Amino acid sequence: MSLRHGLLGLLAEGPASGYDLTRRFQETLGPIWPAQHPQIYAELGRLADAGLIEVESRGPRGRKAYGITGAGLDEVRRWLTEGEVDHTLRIEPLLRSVFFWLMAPDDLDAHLEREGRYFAEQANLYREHTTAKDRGDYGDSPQTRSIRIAAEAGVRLFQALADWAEWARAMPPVSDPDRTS
Amino acid sequence: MSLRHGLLGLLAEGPASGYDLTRRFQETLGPIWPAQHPQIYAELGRLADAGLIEVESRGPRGRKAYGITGAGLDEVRRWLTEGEVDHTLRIEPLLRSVFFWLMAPDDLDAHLEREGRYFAEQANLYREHTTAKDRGDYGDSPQTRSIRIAAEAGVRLFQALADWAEWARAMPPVSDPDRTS
DNA sequence: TGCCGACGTGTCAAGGTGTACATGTGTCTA
DNA sequence: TAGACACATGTACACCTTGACACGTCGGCA
Repeated sequence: MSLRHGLLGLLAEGPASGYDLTRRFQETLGPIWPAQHPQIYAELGRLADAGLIEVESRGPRGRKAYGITGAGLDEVRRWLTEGEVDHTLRIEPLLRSVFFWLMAPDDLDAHLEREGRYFAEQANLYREHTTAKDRGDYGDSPQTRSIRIAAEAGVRLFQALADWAEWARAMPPVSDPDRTS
Repeated sequence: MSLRHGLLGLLAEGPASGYDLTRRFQETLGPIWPAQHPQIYAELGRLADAGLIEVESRGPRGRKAYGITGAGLDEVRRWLTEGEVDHTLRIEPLLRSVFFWLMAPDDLDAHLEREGRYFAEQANLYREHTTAKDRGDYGDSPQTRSIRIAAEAGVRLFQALADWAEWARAMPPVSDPDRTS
């Protein structure tokens, strides 16, 4: 389960509330690992029970601040270096591609055009991140390099998908008897 | 839920048993969408209740042959053309990259080296598929083009990840005070 | 003051997913 | 013919994920 370690990783940057974590999880990790707040609150409870995090204070609006413990830090680090990596590429558009042969040629072309455009947009979005000053949030913090690397992955993967969609559109039917229409 | 449509898509190629579907799901769809047999048998039951597939016969070893119905075919096609695409890139290695800053430089380098090698291997594996005669299974069937397109995605994505890992290894620490050691 | 709306935390039910276990069938071979 | 083994289907349970609902807090404004 990656949610547990994702939360620990975010908390390694500093204390945060469940609400903060939900927003940050959705903003920065959302495109990679979706998580809604019920799941996050539940997991925070379990992490606290396990002693990996602790409630540091109860702020202004009933707001709880969670902080990572020494054991928690050890656990993220252990996961990062020793934890087995799940190499599954869970990408729905890829799953669909296996069944493209079921689509009418025109529908498929329209689909690939739409998808290609979306992927290209996303690639550009992450490209901006890599050149941006909006890294100013972190300045020269240790995270800067990680963020740069993660953004680079976004650029490369989305660009690869955009190119793929274009390539697929251009690829001629292997042997299509309907060509004569 | 993609499992439902994945099964319908596979059954659109022709009748198959739960066992067949499990093997085919794991072999061809496994790297994209993992599914174990209990999940598949359960889903087949639900699909049959919904009238999207039907039990065609009971063969040699208690073997059931499921076949797709007209309604089932309609449903896959509807999903492919109208169904909303989930663009989440659920890729664990990417999630990890956000937390690379928590790793010791040497551990990170070793990790990226290992990952890069794995990704490159996978890319080559799919590359073989794209040039291969082992498409002989399908010959000139309508699926040939889909399979080619899906394999191409495998090549491009894994190559992008391999390049990314190499790039990340080469990327210098942004500003690392420990450099003087 | 009274109400609205954003902030913030939580529960619950339903459904998806994964692991372990249980059962039966046919083939091959010692 | 007994046992081992691959084939084939299924159940049970735990856990993850999602969507809907509920409730308390604070600030602003009519």
